[in-house]
Amino acid sequence: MVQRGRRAVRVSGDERQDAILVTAEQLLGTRAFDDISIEDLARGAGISRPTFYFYFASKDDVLLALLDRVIAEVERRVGELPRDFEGDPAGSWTRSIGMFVEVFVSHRGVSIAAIAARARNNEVRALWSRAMQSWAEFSTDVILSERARGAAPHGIDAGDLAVSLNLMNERVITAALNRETPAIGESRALDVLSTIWIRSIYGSDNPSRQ
Amino acid sequence: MVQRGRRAVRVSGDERQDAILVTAEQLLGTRAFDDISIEDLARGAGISRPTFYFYFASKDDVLLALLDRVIAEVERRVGELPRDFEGDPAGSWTRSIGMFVEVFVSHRGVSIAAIAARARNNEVRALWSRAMQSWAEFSTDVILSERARGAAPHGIDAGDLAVSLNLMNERVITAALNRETPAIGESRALDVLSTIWIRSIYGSDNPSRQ
DNA sequence: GAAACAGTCAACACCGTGTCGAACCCTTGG
DNA sequence: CCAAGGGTTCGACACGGTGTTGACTGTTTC
Repeated sequence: MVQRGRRAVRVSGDERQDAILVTAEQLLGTRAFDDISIEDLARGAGISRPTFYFYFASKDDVLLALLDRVIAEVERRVGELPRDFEGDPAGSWTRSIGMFVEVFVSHRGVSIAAIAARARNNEVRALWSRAMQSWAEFSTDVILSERARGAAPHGIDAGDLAVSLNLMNERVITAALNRETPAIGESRALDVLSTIWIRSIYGSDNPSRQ
Repeated sequence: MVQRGRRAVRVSGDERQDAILVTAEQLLGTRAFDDISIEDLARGAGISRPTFYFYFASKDDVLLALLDRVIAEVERRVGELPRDFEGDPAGSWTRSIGMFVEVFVSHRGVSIAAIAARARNNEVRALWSRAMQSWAEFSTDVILSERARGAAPHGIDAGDLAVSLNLMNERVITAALNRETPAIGESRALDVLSTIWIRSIYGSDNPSRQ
């Protein structure tokens, strides 16, 4: 969209909406969500504060849209994941977990803000909750089929195990992204998480291949 | 402190301070920290809003004081814990984890609020961080001595393992307290967590007794 | 060319936080 | 006994962020 002569060409609504999202993700790279005001987002998108409300109902709404994109990316990549749990159980789990780590690391600001926003915002909570449930379900299914083929021991409920491990990943990754103390460095996280998943699912470091 | 005649006896500063803390913990049982205003705390303690500031610098300061008590309780009970990892490894870990679950369940509101407040408040973050570090250190030491006596396999760094497991506990317990979806019910959490700890520390469900 | 529509923003109302200064006790020592 | 001084209290204010309103400006459609 080029300016012609002196006259500014009117920018379309979609571009404005996008400009707000871009500004938000960018600002989230440098400061916390709470430290970004609607004024900041509006200014970044080249509009006034009231106009912001024409595009989003609230600041949380912007975060929700960003989170939606991140989750969509994860879902897409979950679908594309090569699955060979019978032939290479350890490698398959590691690849799955690695994908999560990659996506969240590449959207660090949004991930951190969204996970923190869960506590106060119902929609963010619901969105994240739905995603977690789908990941936990995926894990549960794999654990059950590993048990069915005799590769993994029975014992605790597979669903409970899957949920706990997924929650662990969420927390360990968040701690790494936030550079908390204590935390596992981003580079070592994948290795540690995989080991815990494999040991607690198979009861051993070397799950049998088919 | 009894009232004599018509005249109200002046209440001491310590009692006021305590009244604020009591009000806060009580209100946290019914609503989220963000939904409690300083006005609410002041009213609950029978004082005006400006007077609140005489006792605490901010709302977060109140939470910090409450969290401090909870952590102190955990530390005290960690010290009182019977330790017999060589004679009964599984039972010893389960008792440790069970203690954490108990304390956090019994201070549900404070725990949830404090863990959420970490994201925005440096002092809360530092306090929690120090506590987590001390628990992770305790876990690391036990893991190392279990490895030294040949009961647990080597492999990943003991510190990383301990940190991850502690972070998992934090998250799983928080999810249970918040009644999130997905989450493990408070009653089943202990069992699931213990199993994961034991499998990932010992690589088996039945760690050898000495 | 007028009606309908998308987009924009100055001005306003509101709410919660934090501050300030003037009071109001209650001791204490002269 | 009372005056001084510290501990305590709060009305009134300033501030910053959110969300709303209503009037205005271009743009499209028939």
